Amino acid sequence: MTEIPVPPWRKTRKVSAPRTVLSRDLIVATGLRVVDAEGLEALSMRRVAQELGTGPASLYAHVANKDELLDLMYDEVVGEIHVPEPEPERWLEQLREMVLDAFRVFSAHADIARVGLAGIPTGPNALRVAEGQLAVMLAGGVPPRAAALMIDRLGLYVCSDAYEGSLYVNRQRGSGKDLASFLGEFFGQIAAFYRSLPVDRFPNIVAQVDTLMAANGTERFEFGLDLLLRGLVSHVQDAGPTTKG
Amino acid sequence: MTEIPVPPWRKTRKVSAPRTVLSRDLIVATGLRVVDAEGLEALSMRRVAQELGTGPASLYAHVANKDELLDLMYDEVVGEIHVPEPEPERWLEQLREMVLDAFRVFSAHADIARVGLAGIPTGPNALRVAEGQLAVMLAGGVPPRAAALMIDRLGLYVCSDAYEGSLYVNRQRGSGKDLASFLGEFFGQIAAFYRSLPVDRFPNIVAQVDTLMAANGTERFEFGLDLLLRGLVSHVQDAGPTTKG
DNA sequence: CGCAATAGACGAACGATGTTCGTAGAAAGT
DNA sequence: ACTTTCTACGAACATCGTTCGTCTATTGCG
Repeated sequence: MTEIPVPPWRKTRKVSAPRTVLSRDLIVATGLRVVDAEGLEALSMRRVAQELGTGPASLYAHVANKDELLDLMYDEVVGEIHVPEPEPERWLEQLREMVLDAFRVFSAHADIARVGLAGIPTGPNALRVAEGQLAVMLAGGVPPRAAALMIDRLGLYVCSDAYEGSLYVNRQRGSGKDLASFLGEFFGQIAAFYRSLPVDRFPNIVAQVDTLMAANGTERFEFGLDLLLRGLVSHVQDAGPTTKG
Repeated sequence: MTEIPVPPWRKTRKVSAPRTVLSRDLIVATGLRVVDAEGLEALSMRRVAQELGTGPASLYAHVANKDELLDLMYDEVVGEIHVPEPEPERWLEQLREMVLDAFRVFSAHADIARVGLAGIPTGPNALRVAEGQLAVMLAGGVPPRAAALMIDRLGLYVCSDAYEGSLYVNRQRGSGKDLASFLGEFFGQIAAFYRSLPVDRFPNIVAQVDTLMAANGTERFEFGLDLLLRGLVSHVQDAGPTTKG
């Protein structure tokens, strides 16, 4: 049987471009690159596929859907959070350092924190962080029930504040200004709005405008964190004083 | 000039149905009805329009875009939060009651709380609540800076927890089960997952599974709220003891 | 080495979304 | 009575997540 030659108009699909080698990790890394550069709103399956030089359907061989991709990206980011070896006498400082590190990591990766708000953490890195926080608190003598609840509250606090902070970054993006001057202008408008309110109905807001607008993002975060930690310390004291001065 | 009769196939658009009377308030109320019944994901401009018996374009005469509609809906819900007259000697209880009432209101209205996470509150009702909280705290002797920061933190806390809680309601919706048995089954699966983790890497999580899963939504919220309030009280004491015992 | 089975890549398409445009008709001002 | 302004609305556009069917490159097997 003589071989039938391929008709010239029926070429092989693409002879020059070699098959792209996709993988879960590559897709996750590409998604993170897009989010870091352009924010969560810019992340679409099509955008990731385009970044990899392919179509959106190709991604579904490695990732079930967009939500799974987001979960994977989230856990990848959580992997950057540092978890220390427990030192019982430094438990409060250690806990504070972990939370601040988590806040730093989330703030660095735009608005990935929103994903953490949307589900119970079951990824390997999320478990690692939870285990670390639990270990530090239990070693420090925090009652188990308080420690368990605290993990939950701290995670919620970090994610929600990081998410709120990312919203300002999103507004600044594409406004042409740098973050500092954008925030200055933005909060200036808010302050002017508050000042323009009717004094009879909102006397305290108008009187406290400068106080309300004084603190920046980090100060606000640390204020709330210290409230939570002071409260936690009082739980430790309730459970029975330790040998510490 | 004799009047040209209208050809029978070219009828007036709709002779029977009188012009629908749309309004901002009606659109907002309809949107809230949809969100309360089916969740935030079900809310689309088309869905609201359909509910009103018209097309999506009609809404844009009264509402700039979907975000503005969501803001209006959010402030409408915030309007249900009760704001008391300040009684200085009861300031802490009053603040606690306001926050719990806000949590109750947000929990009753599915996941509208997510909107509150996404922006600085400038609606009239949000201002009313903020003014009320500020008044109660300042009357109670809370230092202005702490009071100003506290408003911010409390709002973030209430919205983020209510939002997290709404996620469970969303998963339950359409699962056919009632909320109690759905949550029982869901958390049972999570607990089983935690229990199945390798003990050498996650000793504390495995050991504390029952503790981690013990508290329900309200207990978790009140635990975190009490942490924040205890911390705030310590700020009042720092600023100088008042005449209270 | 040659052939069949399988897994991955991909074009095209579906339904749904937010939003805009142009038009038609009612209401209001003069 | 005429003109102007406002609003309701059908149609359309671009974009989204996802699925289907197909085609190809690789791998396992004899």
